[in-house]
Amino acid sequence: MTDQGRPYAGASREERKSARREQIVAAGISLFGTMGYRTTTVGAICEAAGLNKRYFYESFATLEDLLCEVYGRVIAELRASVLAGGGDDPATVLRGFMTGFLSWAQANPVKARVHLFEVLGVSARIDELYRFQGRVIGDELASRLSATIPGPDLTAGQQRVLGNVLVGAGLQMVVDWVISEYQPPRDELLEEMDATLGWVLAAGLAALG
Amino acid sequence: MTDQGRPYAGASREERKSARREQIVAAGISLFGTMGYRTTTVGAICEAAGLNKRYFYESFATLEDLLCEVYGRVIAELRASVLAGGGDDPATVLRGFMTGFLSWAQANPVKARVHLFEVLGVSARIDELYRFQGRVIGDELASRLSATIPGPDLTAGQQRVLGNVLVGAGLQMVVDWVISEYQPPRDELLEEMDATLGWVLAAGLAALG
DNA sequence: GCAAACTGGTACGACTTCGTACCAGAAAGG
DNA sequence: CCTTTCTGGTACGAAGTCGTACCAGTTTGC
Repeated sequence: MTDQGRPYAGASREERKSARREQIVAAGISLFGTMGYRTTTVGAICEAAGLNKRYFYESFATLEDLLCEVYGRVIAELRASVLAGGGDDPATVLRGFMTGFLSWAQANPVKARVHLFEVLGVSARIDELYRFQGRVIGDELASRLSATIPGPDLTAGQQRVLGNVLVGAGLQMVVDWVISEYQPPRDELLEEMDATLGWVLAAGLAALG
Repeated sequence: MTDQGRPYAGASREERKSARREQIVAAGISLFGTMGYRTTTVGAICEAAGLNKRYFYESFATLEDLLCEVYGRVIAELRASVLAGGGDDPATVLRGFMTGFLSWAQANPVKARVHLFEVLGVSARIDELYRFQGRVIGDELASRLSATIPGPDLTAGQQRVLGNVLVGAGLQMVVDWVISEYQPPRDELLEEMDATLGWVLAAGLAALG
C-alpha cells in the first residue's frame, strides 16, 4: 500500500515539501536578481536549488508562478522598509520614505534588481501586482502627508495624483541611483533631494506670490 | 552575370528595400503595441507586413533590433510632444509637459503601450535607451523650469534630482491613467494635478513658515 | 520572346525549453 | 535484514521558434 507520507531525514512529508519550496524560492530570488527573469529556466532554478525538476512542479505550475511568489516577498519587504519611518511633519515623512527606499535598495541589491528591473513587462499578472502595491504605498504616503498638514484634506483624486507623483518620483530616483552604482552616497543624495525640494517650494512661492 | 540591382515594379533596389523596411517597422509598432513584444515572432511580423521571412533578415538581424528601431521612433515622437509647449512661468511649463504627454498617449494608444509597457525589461540595450531618453527629457524640463525662476540656479545634482522627479512622476501618472482607460478625462486630470500642486505648495509653505 | 533577376509561398533542420518518465541508490519501518 | 518509500540523475517526446533553402511564377532588360 502507498504510505500517505513518511518521515524522511528527520522531517515529515509536509516539512520536506515546505523546505523544498523555500529552497526554490531562494534560488528564484537569486537567479531572477542576477541573471534576470527572462534568461532563467526551470532547469536552472532546480540546479541552483539542488533539487530535481520534479520538485519544481510539486510547488509551482509555471516559472511565472514562482516569480509571483518571489516578487510578493520582495515587495512586502520593501513596503515595510519605506513605510517604517513615522514623522509628524511633511519633510520627515518624505525623508523617511526615501531613506527607507534607498537603504533597502543598497542593502538588498539582488532583490532590488528584481523589483526595479526584472518584474517589468513580464506579464499582465505581475504588472497588476506591481502597480497595485505601488498604489497602496502611494496612498499610504499621501494620506500620512495629508495628516501632517493642518489645512483642508486632499480629495480622493488629488490623493491618487499625489501618491502617483511620490511613488513615480521615488522609483525613478532609486533606479537612477542604482544604475549609477549607488553614487552619490545615500546621505549626500538625500541632502540633494532636500535642497531640490526647498528650491521647488521657493520657486512655487515666488510664482504664487 | 549577377545584376547589382535592377528596377522592379517601378522602384530601384534601394527603394524597394527601404519600402520593405518601412513595412516591417510599421508591422512592428502595430504588433508590439497590441499583442506585446514578448509574444511577437519574426514570422508574425512578416505575415503582418505581407513579406517573406527572408526580407526581415535583410533589414534586421534580430527581433530586438527591430524593437530598437521601433522604440527610437516612438520615443522621438513622444519627446517632441512633451517638449512642444513653451512657457515663461513654472506652472505653464509643467502643464505643457503633462498636456503633451497625456495627449500623445491618448492619441497614440498603440505607441503608448510600446513605450509604457512593452519595452520595459526587454534587454539591457533597450533599458539603456529608455533611461537615456528619460534623462534627456528630464534635464531639458528641469533646465526650462530653472530658467523661469529668478532666484539661484540649480546645481547639476539638483537638476538631475528634479528631472528624475518630473519624469518619474509624469510616467507614473500616465501609466495609471492609461490603465484606468483614460479616466478621468484629460482636462479633468490636469486640473486635479494643478490642485494637488497648489496643495503641496501651501503645505510646504505652512511647514516652512 | 528570352534569359536573368526578383518575389512570395512552402519546407526543412537545428536548437531550446518544457513537462514527464524511468532507474539505481539511500533512508526508514517491521 | 528486507521491503517499501523517497530522492537525485538521466533520458525522452512534444512544441515552438529560428534562420535558411528551395521552387514556381512574375517582371524587367536586351
